[in-house]
Amino acid sequence: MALLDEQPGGNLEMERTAGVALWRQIAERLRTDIRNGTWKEGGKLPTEQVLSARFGVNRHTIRRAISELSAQGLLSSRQGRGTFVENAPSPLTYPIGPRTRFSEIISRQSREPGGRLIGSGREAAQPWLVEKLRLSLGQEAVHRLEVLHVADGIAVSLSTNWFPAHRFPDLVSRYAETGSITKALAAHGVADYIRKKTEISARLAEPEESRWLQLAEGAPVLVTDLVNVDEAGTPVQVSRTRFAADRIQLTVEN
Amino acid sequence: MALLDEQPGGNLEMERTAGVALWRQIAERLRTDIRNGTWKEGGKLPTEQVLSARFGVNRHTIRRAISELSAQGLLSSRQGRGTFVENAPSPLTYPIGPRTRFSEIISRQSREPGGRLIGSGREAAQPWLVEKLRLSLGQEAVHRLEVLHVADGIAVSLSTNWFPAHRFPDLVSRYAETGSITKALAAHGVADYIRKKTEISARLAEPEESRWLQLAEGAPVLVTDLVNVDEAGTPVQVSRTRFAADRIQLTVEN
DNA sequence: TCTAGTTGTCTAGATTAGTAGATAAATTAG
DNA sequence: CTAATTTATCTACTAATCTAGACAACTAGA
Repeated sequence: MALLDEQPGGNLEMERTAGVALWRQIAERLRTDIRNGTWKEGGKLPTEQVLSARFGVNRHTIRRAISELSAQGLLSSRQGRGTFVENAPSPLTYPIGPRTRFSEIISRQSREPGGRLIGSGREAAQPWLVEKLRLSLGQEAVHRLEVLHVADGIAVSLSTNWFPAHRFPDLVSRYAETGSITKALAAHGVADYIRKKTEISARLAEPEESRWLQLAEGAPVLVTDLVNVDEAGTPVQVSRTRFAADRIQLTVEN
Repeated sequence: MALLDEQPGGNLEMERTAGVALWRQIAERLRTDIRNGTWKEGGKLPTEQVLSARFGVNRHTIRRAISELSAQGLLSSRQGRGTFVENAPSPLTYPIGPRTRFSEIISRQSREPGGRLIGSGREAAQPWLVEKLRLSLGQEAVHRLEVLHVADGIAVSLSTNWFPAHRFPDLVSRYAETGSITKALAAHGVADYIRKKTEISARLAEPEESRWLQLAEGAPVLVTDLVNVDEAGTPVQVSRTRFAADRIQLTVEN
């Protein structure tokens, strides 16, 4: 058996009774094929009959997968002609480096960046947060800031940010005024900060994340956990960001 | 509405008719909770009744999710007592840097690394590969090497590697002899190489990937695309690696 | 214009997923 | 020992998913 057969004539077996509907498995597969440029923009997909034979499923199942991607604007079908790749928007690339700033990155790719404060609060830090922010005893209060990032009006990521409350007492209102974490930190005397460490993982989107990011349930998200430190090396911010995996790609330059 | 409510008493809404079965959504949710240490190792999960109320589903649906995780050894239930977190193996961390070498990374974490050649071939490079490997006209042939990486006997990643065939004519046999890409390249005169750029994305595992990595269908994979270059800066290898997202975490140090 | 090929729509039935409720079996606390 | 709690099984039913087949509507090319 050929491994990972990508030939047009290859037969693909689907997993059944695995808790993921066949039409969704096929939709996700077609989505990555489109992103990888298997069919060029404006190009024609194989016919429903051919696809159903290739995936070993009924034609209706293929149609449901196609309808899912059509609803998302990636495909469009026309009776008698075929199904075509609509406008595959080039995926955003998000470089991970010491000076990663969302708005700069998006602007550099000729997109219009935006951030929306969707939640905030003051809370007691969980043990893992105490450790990461190096909070001392009696100063375990943190501000939490939930921000939705958009590029050209499309949601790309949802981030939860924590800051030591004793050092940044007015952080939430400063962010609300300026719309920028960098500026909110500057207002508290942090002239500059750098990203120290980033942990990257992936999992399925939770329902609330799906809602904000306008993802299909069961779609994967890329999760980054990072710590920002000031010039003295003291942690000023811990951030957990969930990216819509089908709309963004992280890059690391060495 | 509270965003991303993580309180034990919080009500969680599940998405229905989204192509992902409720029991799988719940299983994935519990899996990440376990990994995040929501219940400590050996600790007791809430009862099935409580969980079914919290997720808003029938108790049988919860049982199916638990049975899935039990089958994977993460949970174990005992009649009359409850359901307990079994042995949550600490996720491997995989640092991404200029000198990333699989076996070194695994060894440093006190695990036994291994690689298995599961497929190879000589083929014509796709356009994107021609560009990445900077192949010149008439030299578009590449060797493809499929390797399964394991740590302590557990599959962690599946990588597809491409090499310019004209420069590394015996690469496949050299790899088969030595079991090391580094050594196979050295045999062709490449004393050292560094990782130039890494692209990171995530998607659902395809059936064949699920088989090799022993993942549940619909489980997410982390995908890294990288280019290795020799000391002169010439690309010597392009590699696409799929990591089991529930077993590994990538890290970037700045 | 005619025909082959393609997508759109409909009906019917089989399989899987989820709900609802009852009862058994094991464990723990008192 | 007894009662309350918790997981294990079972039956019955509803909803979602997948299959099978037929035919209509539209397109492109001979």
